[in-house]
Amino acid sequence: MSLERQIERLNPPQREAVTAPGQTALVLAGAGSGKTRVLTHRIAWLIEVERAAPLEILAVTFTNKAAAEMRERIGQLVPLPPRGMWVGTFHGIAHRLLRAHWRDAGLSETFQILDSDDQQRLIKRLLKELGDETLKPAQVAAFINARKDEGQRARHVDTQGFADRAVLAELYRRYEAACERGGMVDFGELLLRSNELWVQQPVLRDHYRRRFRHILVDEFQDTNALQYAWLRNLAGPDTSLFAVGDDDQAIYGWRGAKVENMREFERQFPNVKVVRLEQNYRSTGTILAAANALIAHNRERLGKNLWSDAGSGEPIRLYAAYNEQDEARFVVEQIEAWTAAGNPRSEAAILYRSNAQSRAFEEALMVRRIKYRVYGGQRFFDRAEIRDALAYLRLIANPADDTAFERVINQPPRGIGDKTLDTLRGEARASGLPMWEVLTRLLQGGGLTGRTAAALGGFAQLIQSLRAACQGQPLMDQALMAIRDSGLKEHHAKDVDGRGEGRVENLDELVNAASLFVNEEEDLDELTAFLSHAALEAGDAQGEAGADCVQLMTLHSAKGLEFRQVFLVGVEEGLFPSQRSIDDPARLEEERRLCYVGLTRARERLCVSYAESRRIHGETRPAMASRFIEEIPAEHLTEVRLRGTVDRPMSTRPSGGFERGSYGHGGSRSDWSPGRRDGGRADLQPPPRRVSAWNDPPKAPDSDSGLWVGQRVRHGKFGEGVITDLEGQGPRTRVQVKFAGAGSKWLMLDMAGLTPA
DNA sequence: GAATGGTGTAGGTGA
DNA sequence: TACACCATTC
Repeated sequence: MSLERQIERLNPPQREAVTAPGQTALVLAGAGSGKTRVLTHRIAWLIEVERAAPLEILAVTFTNKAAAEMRERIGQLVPLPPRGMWVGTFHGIAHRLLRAHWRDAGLSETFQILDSDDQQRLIKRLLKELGDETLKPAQVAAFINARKDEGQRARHVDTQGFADRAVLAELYRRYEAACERGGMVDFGELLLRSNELWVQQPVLRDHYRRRFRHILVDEFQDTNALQYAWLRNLAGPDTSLFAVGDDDQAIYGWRGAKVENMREFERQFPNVKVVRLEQNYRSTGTILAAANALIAHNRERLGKNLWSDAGSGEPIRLYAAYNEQDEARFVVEQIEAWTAAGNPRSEAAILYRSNAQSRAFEEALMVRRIKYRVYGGQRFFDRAEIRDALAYLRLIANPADDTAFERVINQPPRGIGDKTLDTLRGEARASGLPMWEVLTRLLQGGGLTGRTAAALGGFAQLIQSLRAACQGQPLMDQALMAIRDSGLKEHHAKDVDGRGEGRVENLDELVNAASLFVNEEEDLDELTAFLSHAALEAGDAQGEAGADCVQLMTLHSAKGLEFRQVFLVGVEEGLFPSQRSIDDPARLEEERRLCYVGLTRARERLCVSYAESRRIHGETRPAMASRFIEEIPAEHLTEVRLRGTVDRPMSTRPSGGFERGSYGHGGSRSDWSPGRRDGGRADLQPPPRRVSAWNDPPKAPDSDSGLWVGQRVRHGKFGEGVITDLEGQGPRTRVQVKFAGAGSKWLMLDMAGLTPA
């Protein structure tokens, strides 16, 4: 279809935004109002109608996922792949700039990206050096990151009047120095440094100003002060800036995002064209009405009201659960009914406030053998063994990388302990040299005693020969050699804690990922490009085949997604809104926006639930329905009672609160819980996403043993568990059992003496 | 120097 | 509950 026809199919405000002439536009795009559609059509329109060259266009998003989706959808709109266009995340684009202009930015050519884990390790070392015992690395990291998000360096930190600020500022200074010395750049630094590039190198800035005549920004409400400054510096008087966002969906204030940027934008750029997209194409009228009513309780809004010409649909169901197990049981029963009616599992989503809540649902789904997928949590490149392997590669690429050096010098254990390391650190600090350099000098100087000298010599030898062997080799071979020669693989293959097997598989998967890696940055050597890729895209790659799974995720990660049926669970005071937000009006409003995001994810069916008693950190506590439930008009809600009781519209309830009956509940089962999500092995296939151990179709009961997958069993030594796999026949039958406290084990059925629990 | 047991603590998330 | 961290023992 021609672009003209495509544009005709847009609604009037969408069309107005897409074809807006002039310099700047701000699109207030409500949930489900076709935000990405507008962005991608705008780009196509710039290319085809305004005759913009693709290389004049820069489109910025926050997540890799959003960037990938945008690329894909642009590809569907324009006939030729738009070469030279920059579409990426703020960090990805800043990284690209710094690689291209490393010298101007004052970096070394081989600089490496320091992720948050590396960052905390480094800070921990600095705290030790400083002898501080009160601050936690995470606190310090948060401080440093917050300063960088505001565009401040250590020398800018105002220490007046704050006693602990002086310490924090000193740590920031030392942190800066350590990063400088090791050629390391953290996430905030990518942006900060590229912004300084604009300020300090006007010639360079003007070059990019001339080049990027069109800048488009997605999720503008989530920009922080630094990102906003970066944009303002890059946008010259002739740049057209097209920002899309929704202040009602601003949920990252705690991370430095400033919704105010949306209001500022109107003031700071002259003649901003403001377009409101208020027609919702996603949800039923009832769901929208509920969401509108909820968000109307916020005072700080630009103002916008979603409407839809779809029918009102069914009422929102409200379930008051006895406890979190009952809540999970209820949700899983609803999902069973949903799938039994022929609907796909993947169109049902369970959304919660915090990751810990996934557990009860995972257990209930596992028992009923329903396939599910948990988003979030640890990703591929975040796993310890993967990070170890990458650290070897980093050390090969950049000998000055002290963070990598510290990570692998004794991993796998090779007899180099804290004392030896302290010596190396001390020397490094005194001389200002990287630890690798200190090590080689120390070895040459011969001032080391027997055992330590041997261990250190062995390590130095290993890195040197790896560096030589990797020279000019394909990436896959480099990864292979690093994993093999370092002894990492062998180390994990010993499998001391039952999780070694999975780690070896992960390492193999890393080799696989290396073999599949395509280096798209032509000016970058393959290894550096791969390491940057690993840091910037922690493994949530696109392309996962997508088995039909129930979707479990936090409300934060649900932003931008939609599902036909949504379960918004754990809607309780103290949990949602979270305890730590209740006393602060601004934070409470952010929680409410998060709830708004949750409600507006649902297309057809929405179910809200809370528990009257919940176990948190091993302690059972009473709970109350969230104020957010009361803020949804009663006429949109129907309270669902337990099986055998009659559903009653909420409008007939006595005004005021909700009835809190202690109606019986499905007998609360034993307190058994399976190991956390990492226990299984079926979740390790492709790096991108983790899939539960239940992705295989459930196996039929084993006729010989009378045991089946999913059965709860008891073992004399390991306690209670659930069978996750069966293999073999008769006396040779082996069963895999996931124990509550002992991880997952394969057992010979004959020997194990399992009894049904 | 490495392995093991006891204690304290706990948000959401992206790059 | 579950994990990280520290202290203790081998």
